[in-house]
Amino acid sequence: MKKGLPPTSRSLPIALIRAREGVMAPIRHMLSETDITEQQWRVLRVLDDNGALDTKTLADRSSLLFPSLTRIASTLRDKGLVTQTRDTKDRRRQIIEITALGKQLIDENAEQAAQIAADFETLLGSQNYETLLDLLEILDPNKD
Amino acid sequence: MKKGLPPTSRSLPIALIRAREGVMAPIRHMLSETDITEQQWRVLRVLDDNGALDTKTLADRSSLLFPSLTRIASTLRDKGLVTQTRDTKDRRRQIIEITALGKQLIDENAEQAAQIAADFETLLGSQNYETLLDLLEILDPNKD
DNA sequence: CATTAATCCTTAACATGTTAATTATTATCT
DNA sequence: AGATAATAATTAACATGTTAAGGATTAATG
Repeated sequence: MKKGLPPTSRSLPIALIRAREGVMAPIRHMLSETDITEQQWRVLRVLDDNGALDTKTLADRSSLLFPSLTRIASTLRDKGLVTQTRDTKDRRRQIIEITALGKQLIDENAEQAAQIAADFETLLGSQNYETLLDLLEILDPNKD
Repeated sequence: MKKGLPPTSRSLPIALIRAREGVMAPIRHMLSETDITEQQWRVLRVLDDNGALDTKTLADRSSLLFPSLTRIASTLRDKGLVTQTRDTKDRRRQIIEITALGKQLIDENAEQAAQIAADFETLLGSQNYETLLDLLEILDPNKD
């Protein structure tokens, strides 16, 4: 008998991965019609919500590590969906902003994305949906 | 006003990612003492739980895609932690089994892993912990 | 029995995750 | 001011995620 390890079927990390698979499946299906990935979509969403952001804040709110964000930002810039500008007062810093083209891409998919989110709320029930978000937030290491 | 998209702070996919970050942090810390990654640990855990498995079942229970498993299995084989054998009746199939060395690695870390899991149960409370696993399972596309 | 279809697995190609090292710029300290 | 430390971002290196294509083996079909 092993030393108290839960069976993998009741393992929290594995349960989180599997749930994420289920949640992302329809979103990936939606994005397959576009030219961007799931992470690129997330960055655009955050920029659309918050306006221009410095890289650190953007990485934080997008839940991306810096190296990933560096690559994703340059990809999005090449696609004309964001702009990158240097902070004039501190030239180490960079400001990233969504373009009109980027906003257009969000708008074209916002309705379907909202529907997908609504479907999951229906699947779980509103009460459970809120409970789930609350419990997940407890596990979030970066909650402010 | 956008068309009903939730703020990213209440987005289910993002909440799942962030929760996973929080859960994996101590596990990654534990594994940094070893020579294996988080996914390699997961595969060994599943093999230790279930004994020898065919690749399809292993991929399923480890929540890994086939191409990832192909690479991970060969890495683990090179490290002497698993063996790969062809099914004699159907030579397309492959059976993967954990070695004594692999079991030893699990045993050396089982106590700490169990402690990490227990800590999260304490953090959430037993009731919430079970609720969370139940809710996550609803989102799992591969539940049997 | 030959052809086709289906299955299992691998490989390829590219994007991202992750940790560590590196560069560029700014702040600090003597 | 000059050396040093701290910060922001990039690059490097390797593992994994993801989709598509390819190879080997077996099953199904005419």
